[in-house]
Amino acid sequence: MKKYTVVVVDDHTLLSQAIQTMVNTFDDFHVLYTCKNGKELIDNFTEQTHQLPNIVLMDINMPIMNGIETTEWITKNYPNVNVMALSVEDDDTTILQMLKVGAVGYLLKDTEKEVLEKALIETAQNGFYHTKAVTNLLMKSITGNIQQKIDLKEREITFLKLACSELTYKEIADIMCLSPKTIDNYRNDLFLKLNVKNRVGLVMYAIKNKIYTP
Amino acid sequence: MKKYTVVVVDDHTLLSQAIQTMVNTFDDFHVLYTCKNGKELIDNFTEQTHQLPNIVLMDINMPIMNGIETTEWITKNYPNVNVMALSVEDDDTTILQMLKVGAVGYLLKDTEKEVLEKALIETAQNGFYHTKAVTNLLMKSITGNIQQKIDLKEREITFLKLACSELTYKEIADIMCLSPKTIDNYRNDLFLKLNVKNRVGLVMYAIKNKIYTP
DNA sequence: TTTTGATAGGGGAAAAACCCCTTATTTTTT
DNA sequence: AAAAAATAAGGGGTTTTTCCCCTATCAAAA
Repeated sequence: MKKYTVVVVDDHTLLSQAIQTMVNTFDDFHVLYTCKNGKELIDNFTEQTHQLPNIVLMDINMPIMNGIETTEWITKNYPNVNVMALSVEDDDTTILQMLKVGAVGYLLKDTEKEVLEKALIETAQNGFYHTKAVTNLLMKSITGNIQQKIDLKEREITFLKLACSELTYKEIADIMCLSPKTIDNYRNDLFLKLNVKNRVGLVMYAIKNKIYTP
Repeated sequence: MKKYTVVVVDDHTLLSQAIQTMVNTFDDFHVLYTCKNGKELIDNFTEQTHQLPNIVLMDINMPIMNGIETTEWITKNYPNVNVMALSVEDDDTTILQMLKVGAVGYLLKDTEKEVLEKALIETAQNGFYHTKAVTNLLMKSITGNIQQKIDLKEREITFLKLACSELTYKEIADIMCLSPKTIDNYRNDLFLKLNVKNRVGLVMYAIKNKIYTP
């Protein structure tokens, strides 16, 4: 019987190795190699140093190139490779983002070993595997009561990051080479867009949406 | 040859199971069981449902009862059980806290499989294992150039949490049943103590030190 | 070609935040 | 029992933030 091939991408070596060991105990699967981040995976794919896997088990929070960007790249360039997200992140927008860029499933890191095996089998056979939680989320998203990601412009993001410091707006204006009055506009626009009332609100938004990492 | 026994404590089932699988591949070790949090481990210990392990591999961030509290309890009640911390947390104060309550080692989750095995062997034989990074940290801590945990009073913590909201200081004063002028004092005292310049600084301190979780 | 819209900036004012210095009162230490 | 420290609060400032309303420019759209 043919074995399906798997690649594990996670910045925590011990975890990727542990998952590798575990996946190798499954009958029909074996892990080709592991990567520490998205860039490493892409390098492996493009330079064809290894054979292409059937399935990629992908963490989301990674340095250098995160799971979402990497998944987007894979589904664009190697549509035959199935990406299964595997993360501690359980907030709705992250999961939806991941599915949007082409992940064929989303497992939380507190799933059981048996569920992982089942997910791998299903993905190998049907091309996808969705837990009940993810299916519910998809249902919610079509009924539309999920607040979609507000798209911020590049400069707004720059401003937001600087607002998470102890700089005054005047100092931020200097750094961004803008008049303090323009910064006023950025601030007020964001207050409306993000539905916050003051600078602490901006900071909290930036952190919750991973624009700024403390 | 006698096998050493291990218990894995981690709230992410998949990870604890994966580490269990990995540890079971090591010659002289086998995992007795896994726990999802500190409370579960303590229940297992006190009710003697299982045999006591030689080593506990302990995550730090867990719901219900975290790694630090749990380690403190173990070293107090079962000093023969060696607790090895295993976490993604890499900030100095957390590591020192963990060592202070009696952990015999601290591994980051991005260590190699071989290092974990070596750490387990050393711990089984010598009762401790410290990586170079941890040893350096201990050196730094005795030379004293490590900023020790500032101890905040109960009300200061309350204030700090409220400062992480969009409330004005006047509103915070009302909630805390204090005059706005007293809140001025709290604010200014904290500015000095925490070495920050404004409210955003307070917010960042609160988040970095897990006083407020976004 | 006018119209919209995105971007950058100005004036002025009120509110909030920030700063320093002083005064009671209570609690803790010596 | 006296001194010191901690707690709560006021007076009177300056600076920063927040808010509203208004103008100029440039580029894309109708």
